[in-house]
Amino acid sequence: MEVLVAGKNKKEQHDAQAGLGLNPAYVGAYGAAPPLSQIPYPGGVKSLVPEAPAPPNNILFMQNLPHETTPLMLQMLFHQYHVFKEVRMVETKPGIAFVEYTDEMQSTAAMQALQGFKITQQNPMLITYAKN
DNA sequence: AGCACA
Repeated sequence: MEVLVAGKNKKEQHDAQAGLGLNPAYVGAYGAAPPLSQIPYPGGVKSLVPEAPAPPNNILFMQNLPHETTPLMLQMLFHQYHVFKEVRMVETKPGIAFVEYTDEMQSTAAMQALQGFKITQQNPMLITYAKN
């Protein structure tokens, strides 16, 4: 019985070492092994694209606004690029607001036009698509 | 950082 158990354990240990043994290719190439967390595992089965925080939408979500920003200011700002349907501010969370356009083509154009616009020197506004 | 209206 001891023999069988010992043999099995030994086999598993050997397999584990063989798996780690694939990495020395990195060591040879870079001179140091990168953390395992940074190595994309072979196959790359996960198809997650990091560049796509929110799906394109006709509604824009803006943050990093100065707390003194009024809907009228946003209205005038965005109106010069496209006619929008509505602007809404979130009072419970100061510094964020929504601007709703008629379609996502216009919202995209306005977003890029006003991306990083400084309402004040300290507050370049950050615009993304709204979640919903 | 934080996502509200209808």
